Amino acid sequence: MTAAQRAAPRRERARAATIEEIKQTALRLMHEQGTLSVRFTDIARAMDMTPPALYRYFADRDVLLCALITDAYDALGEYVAECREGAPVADLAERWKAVAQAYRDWARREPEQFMLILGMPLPGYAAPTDGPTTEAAKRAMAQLQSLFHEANAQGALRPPIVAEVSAAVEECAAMKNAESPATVSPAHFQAMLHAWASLHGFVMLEINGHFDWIGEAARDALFLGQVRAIAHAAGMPVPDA
Amino acid sequence: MTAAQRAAPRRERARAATIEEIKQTALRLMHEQGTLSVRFTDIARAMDMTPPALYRYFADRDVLLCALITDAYDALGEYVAECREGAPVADLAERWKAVAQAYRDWARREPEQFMLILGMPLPGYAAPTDGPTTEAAKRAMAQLQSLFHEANAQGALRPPIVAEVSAAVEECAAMKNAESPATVSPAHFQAMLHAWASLHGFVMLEINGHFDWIGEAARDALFLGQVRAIAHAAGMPVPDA
DNA sequence: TCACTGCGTTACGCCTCATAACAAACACGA
DNA sequence: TCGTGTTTGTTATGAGGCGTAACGCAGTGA
Repeated sequence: MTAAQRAAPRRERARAATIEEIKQTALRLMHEQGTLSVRFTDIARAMDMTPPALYRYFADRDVLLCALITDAYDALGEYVAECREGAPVADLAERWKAVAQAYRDWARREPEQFMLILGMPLPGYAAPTDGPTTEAAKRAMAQLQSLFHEANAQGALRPPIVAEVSAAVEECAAMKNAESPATVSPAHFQAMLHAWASLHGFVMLEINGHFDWIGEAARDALFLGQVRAIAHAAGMPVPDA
Repeated sequence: MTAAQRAAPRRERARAATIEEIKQTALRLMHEQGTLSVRFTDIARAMDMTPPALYRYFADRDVLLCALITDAYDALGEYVAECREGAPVADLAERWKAVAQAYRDWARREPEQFMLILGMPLPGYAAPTDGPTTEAAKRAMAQLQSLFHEANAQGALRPPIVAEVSAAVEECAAMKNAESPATVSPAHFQAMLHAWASLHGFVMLEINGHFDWIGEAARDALFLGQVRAIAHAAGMPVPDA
């Protein structure tokens, strides 16, 4: 054991704090500039440092982005889970609504982070097998999956509107069920993916400005309608209008 | 009238050809590199030219991107319209399926162009009022809207699953109906937006790699299921499984 | 033949990413 | 208290992209 290794405690804390400050600054700049391409130079300037200093903490920009992605999907997952728990266990319609609204609200509050994890994959990225990118998908889905599992356990799950399931999807559902305790029927697995896609599409269109012509109030109403339509189609209890 | 103005014909054709070649090269490079950030230098190299030469045709990279965006939404709109016309007028279920599949297929074939128009807005862009970005939304929607209009004219339109329409959405629908000959009821206007969002979400998740774990065959089946579920929810005739 | 216009080139300045070499601050043991 | 090695920050430097400026060259029409 070297002296350095034993020396650690204070320095490690300082280092962790700096790393955190860098990430926060990067997020702030992304937010302010409304873009995902943050300049190392700008981050350094904002922190009263020189650009090369940042390389002590992140090997290059991609590593920093990777860290931001990891953080972002954790944050999204946590927020959605938190909001889901905020609604009573018995009221599944409310739980679904809470999940959907959490997804939307988080995306609207942190559009850059949302795009970071669910937008276009970065050029040199996504190399690590089962990297954070696919993890993001899994976590987002896990939230939904447990919702369907709960509903089924409570006997509140109707069959989805589209009940036919192809062999390929069935196989896929089996694979997915094998790696999670919250098992669901193939038909509801399919419905779950439909639900996620529909929810995601609304949020994507909205945060990317394609619903800007719709006006705030109408958009909110439209979203609630979408949430209800999804619940209908998926066989979940439908939230009130 | 100057000499140059009269001289035009041949030179103008050459110029147009070069502009076209630049755009095609840019698209090809984007496609090859899987990214939206094309380097002027690379385009020039691929065309056996020097970078500054491109500035004779595009003031800067943003102008080029702007042109690409305009082209892309035209291409998407045309392809979707073409596929819609490919299905018989009477068979509205097939028409809807054709539109949805065209949207998906085009996005899969040209993911970069798709992200260009429907992905994250570019930093310095979207300035021109009613610029191509919002135009893209309008055109995509126009395709759907005429579909609903046709269905209604044929008496094949059921009420959507979610029939309640807020005053705000109703107002929005009225506004939209005023600027298009293909009028639809407020409830179906709402359903149409839900349909678009759902379709869009699936496509976005897919082309951004979040469905990579699903396997080709299952993804196709899943998509068909989604298309059917959307038709169900929107009150449109439902395609066969 | 001769101006004129448009196109493409080279030369340049500025900025960013990233590395290298160096200096200061620090922790710890003797 | 001092010396050693580590960590962290700096300045200096190189590679490469964007965009401008100034120049050469070809085609056009009088």
